[in-house]
Amino acid sequence: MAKDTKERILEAALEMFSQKGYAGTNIRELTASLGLVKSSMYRHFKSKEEIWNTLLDEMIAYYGARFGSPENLPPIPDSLEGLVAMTRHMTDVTIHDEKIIMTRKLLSIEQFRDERARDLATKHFLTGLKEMFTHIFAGMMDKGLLRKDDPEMLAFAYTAPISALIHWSDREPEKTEEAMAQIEAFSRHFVKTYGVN
Amino acid sequence: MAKDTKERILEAALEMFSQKGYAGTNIRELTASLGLVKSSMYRHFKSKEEIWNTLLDEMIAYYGARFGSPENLPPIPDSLEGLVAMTRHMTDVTIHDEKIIMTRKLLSIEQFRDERARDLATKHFLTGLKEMFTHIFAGMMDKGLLRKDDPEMLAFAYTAPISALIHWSDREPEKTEEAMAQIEAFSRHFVKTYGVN
DNA sequence: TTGACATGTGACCGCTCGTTCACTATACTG
DNA sequence: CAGTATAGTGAACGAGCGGTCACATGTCAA
Repeated sequence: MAKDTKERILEAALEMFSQKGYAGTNIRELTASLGLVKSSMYRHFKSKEEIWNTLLDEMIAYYGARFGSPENLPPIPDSLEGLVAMTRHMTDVTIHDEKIIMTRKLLSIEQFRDERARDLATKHFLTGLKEMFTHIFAGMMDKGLLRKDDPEMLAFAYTAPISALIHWSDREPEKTEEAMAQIEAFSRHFVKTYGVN
Repeated sequence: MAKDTKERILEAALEMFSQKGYAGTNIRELTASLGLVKSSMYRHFKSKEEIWNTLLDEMIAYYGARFGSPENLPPIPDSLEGLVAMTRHMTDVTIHDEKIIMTRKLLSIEQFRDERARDLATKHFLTGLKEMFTHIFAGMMDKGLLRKDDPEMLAFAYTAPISALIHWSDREPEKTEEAMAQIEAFSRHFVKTYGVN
């Protein structure tokens, strides 16, 4: 019946770990949510910890493919409104995608216990977006769309507040639309401050 | 022998909870770190959960006294350099104080499991500093030190990046001084952007 | 048809968890 | 000095944990 039980276990684990943490999750409940008994899990993973490690491997790979490779850097916007629109689109994806939300929650919970989670959290929450927007802002300065300034500093000043609002939305999902609106407002304020005309 | 065992239990609990989370902490290890056996804990708290609730009560009270009351709002700086200096001082305290560090970690870990932790996390990580600096920036605009703008938006744009760097320092304590330097650089960039002369 | 392999099951294992309790030692109080 | 409250102890508890294993079932190739 189960098409790919191993994959379903990983999905359920991501969900439970991101809610209760690794220590707060137990195998019985996890497998029961898939209509299995706990011993069945051991056909696919040799331990609870192996689930955790596999999950982290996948997250690292996914993150590397999505944000790490230079070939899928977003295009440099042609206008200030283009920057706002791109920001809106990226935010819309990352703030609503259940898997990405659960990944952020899991990293928040486990960042102080697991070294790989800690490293990934820093990339996810701090340096990843900053590097991407450093490239974007440098390009926009070249095009004369943004005032000449330190692109890395601007990228940090731009992405950190957006990340803070995304974290707020993770914590209080009923405020997601409000968070989106605040990100839009912040984005417009930013282009008003640093944009050229 | 023990001067105030109840207080020592709370301190040890804050330390362990902020490292391993509530579910990952066990009473035996906690009490052993104080030279007690586990049953002794039950002289002071009726359950593990009561420790957690007491800890949260204290955190809420501490936070309310420190950031909530209007009487101990910081004075409005008299110069742009004064804002940088005040920021440096506040950061220095909050980034090095072990108890405050552990509080932030604990809120990061438990924000998705406990409703009160969630609410406190939002105040701690997002709205608290923003409200304080909204007041400060409004005052500085009145004094003609900052360009006229939406003080709340500026406060958010100022405090969110600083918070992000403090979180980074929590995660990677060996980078604390680097985080301090980056906060200083960001602060100076901010006053260069929004300051009047 | 048979044998090999993958998948799922239920009973069971040893261990650790939070919690209880009778008991002891100590310190304060009338 | 006797009496009482307070703090700490070690043994024991029931429950739940992660993990193992002999066994049942289904699939598919030889």
